[in-house]
Amino acid sequence: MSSSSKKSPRSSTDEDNSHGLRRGPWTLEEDTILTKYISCHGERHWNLLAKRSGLRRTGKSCRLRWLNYLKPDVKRGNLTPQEQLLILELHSKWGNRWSKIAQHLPGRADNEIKNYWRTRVQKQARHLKIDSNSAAFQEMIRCIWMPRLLQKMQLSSSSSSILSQNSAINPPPIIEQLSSSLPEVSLNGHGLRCSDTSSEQSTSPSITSSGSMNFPHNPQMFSEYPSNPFLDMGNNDLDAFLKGCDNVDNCLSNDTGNIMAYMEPPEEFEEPIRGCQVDENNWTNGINLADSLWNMDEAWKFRQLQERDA
DNA sequence: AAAGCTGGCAACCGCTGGACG
DNA sequence: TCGTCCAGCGGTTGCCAGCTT
Repeated sequence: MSSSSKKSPRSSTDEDNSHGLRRGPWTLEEDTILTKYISCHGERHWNLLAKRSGLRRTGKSCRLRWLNYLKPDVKRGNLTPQEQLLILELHSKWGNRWSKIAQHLPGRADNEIKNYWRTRVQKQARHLKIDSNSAAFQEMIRCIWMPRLLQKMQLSSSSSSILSQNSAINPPPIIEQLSSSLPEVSLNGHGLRCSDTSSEQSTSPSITSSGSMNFPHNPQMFSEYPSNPFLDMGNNDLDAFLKGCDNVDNCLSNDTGNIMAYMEPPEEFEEPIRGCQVDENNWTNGINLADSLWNMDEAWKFRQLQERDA
């Protein structure tokens, strides 16, 4: 494995002359040396490793390169919806404890998770002009982003089931537990609903006969969250909220980069799930898939309601 | 086609806490 | 108890590819 094909994050001279240490991107040769050394001696005593291996790197640098890139079980590529959901949930519990969060995502390095949070999640917060650590943003994640990820998981699982009877995706237990803990979300003639009613006793998401998706709520897991603004809303408010929120294809960015509006508001909301059943290519429609899971129009409206209620 | 801008992410930096003499 | 060393963690940097103007 060679060093990153696009990186040269530090000064391209790569040489710390005062100590003869190299910096910057790793070369294929260095990677090979490090990998061989660790396969013989194990991954510990990083400073010793750095000296004895002949690598002109610090022990820290060796450790980081191994853990984030060279280790055999390191996963590359985009985070799956399941992984994103897990990150959102665990971050809401533990905050920026990246290594702790990473322990629950096998093959993912803390650095990768941290980068995901900073580049994807915090970006949305910036667009909304809201503090990513605020309770309001946490609630938006819980009521919009997480249900949407679950939707995506559900849809991809069901479509897989259709495509291949033997390949239905079964989410890991922790995801099933998480899905059962999210607020009930239903998509129907009134748009998206996110409520804390806990009458549903089933433990996994379901699609109702009317096409709504329900994510049964486990009040214990989210007891630390503030009350949901939807609880006290009338139907008219709900009507105004998130019309067509499930149709992420129609999002448009405005001049400031915010995704502001729908090109063509869905003409009918009675079959909202249908709007989600676009194929993978069409779903993205030029918008990063991960980002499209966060519909900025929804978020803006959600934000407005939060501010109104405040 | 070129310049400018932005996002993604690998790698570095500084700090903290545990182990050990 | 104190000092030193080291591993690990979270924050930050800065390059590059791709996108926009």
